[in-house]
Amino acid sequence: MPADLTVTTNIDSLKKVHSRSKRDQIVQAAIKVFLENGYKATSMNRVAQEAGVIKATIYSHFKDKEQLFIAIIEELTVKKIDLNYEDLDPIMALSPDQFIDLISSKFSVLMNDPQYHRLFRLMVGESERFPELATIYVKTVILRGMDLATQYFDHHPELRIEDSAAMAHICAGSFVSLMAWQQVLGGNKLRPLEASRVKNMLRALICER
Amino acid sequence: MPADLTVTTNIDSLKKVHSRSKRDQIVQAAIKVFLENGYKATSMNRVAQEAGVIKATIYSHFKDKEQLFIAIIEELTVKKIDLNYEDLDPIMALSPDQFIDLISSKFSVLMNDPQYHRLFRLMVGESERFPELATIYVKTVILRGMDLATQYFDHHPELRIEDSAAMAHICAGSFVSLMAWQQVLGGNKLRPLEASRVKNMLRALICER
DNA sequence: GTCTATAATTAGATAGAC
DNA sequence: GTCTATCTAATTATAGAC
Repeated sequence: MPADLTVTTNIDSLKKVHSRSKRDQIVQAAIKVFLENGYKATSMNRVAQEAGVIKATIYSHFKDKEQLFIAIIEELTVKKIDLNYEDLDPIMALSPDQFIDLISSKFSVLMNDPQYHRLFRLMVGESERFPELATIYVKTVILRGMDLATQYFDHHPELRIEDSAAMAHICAGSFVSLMAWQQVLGGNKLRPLEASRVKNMLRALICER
Repeated sequence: MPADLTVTTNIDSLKKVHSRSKRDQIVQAAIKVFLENGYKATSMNRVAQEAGVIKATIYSHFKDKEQLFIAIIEELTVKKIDLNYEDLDPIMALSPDQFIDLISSKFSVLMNDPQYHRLFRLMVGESERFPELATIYVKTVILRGMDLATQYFDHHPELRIEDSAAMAHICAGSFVSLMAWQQVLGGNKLRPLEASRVKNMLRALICER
């Protein structure tokens, strides 16, 4: 094995590392480990191993474990899930049928995304230890979706919805709680309930009045 | 200080302890500490301190931390929350208005019980580490409530509910998810939504068709 | 069953060389 | 910024006296 080639490679990788990516490596590894194990059960050693760096490197990027955790939660909410509806008009123009289909399909994605189930476990599980993070989640994810649905019902007086915000909550809450007890808590193995049945029931409640 | 008196007292307390209560002391202390801190962040030292016993005593009653955790979850679900509706007839005889009031009042208790919020955090947060416990929770708590509501809608064809189970889920899920994002995640500080608004909206959806 | 004492491991975090 | 090596504190769990 040629020794100088090995040395060159090592120098190369060391140089490249400085460019930018080490921090991203750490964040991506931390996302994986925190989502799998929760806050307390995640060790900095495990994150370092997963990121392919040494533990001290993490501490040169993040003050402590708590700051690293805050960083990955913001990455997962503000930067990723954050729902930005710039163009509201096409959504407001949907028929009630189409609108129910839209939010149903949005939630179907979450229903089938194990990583989102883990984020849900993490947010709920750590909401007492990190109330500020729960607040970020409520603002960037929950209220955005709620606002959209509320506006839709406001724009459709022909549906005779007495309380748009309450109706928005019932729609969103029905899907979220379905994901919670079916996927997160494993109820689908005991008594499966299809999202389509919830969708059709909601449609009937809203449209057939 | 009279030495023999002290000895007598020690013997007394030792004898009394055998009677029964030490295990209960441990379980009650463990419930408090686990609910406050979650599984991983709970130390056996802390439980022992809270129970007023020494750590080794816990290990003489429970094989390890995991078995203690399983014991307290069963205490909190099977033995406590377990909903036993022996007499279904009076419930089935309720008017839709009264029935909505009933389940709304049931959930209002949970909405205002911080200990239940902590149990919710714990169940969801640890549902990947302890899927069997999540299953117990689904069986003893969720499915019981769901079955009751499903039966009610089955007994009331005049409501023209096409899918009783889906409707039961929408009712229960609306209240549970309300508790989740308002109380557990702290959304009530950002945008309060009263349970009564959800109740009234549900009533309108069910009754005014 | 209960306590004292301790073993064995692992955690978060840092000092210092480069 | 990165790595080697290490410190300190806390953890789960147990052995042995009573």
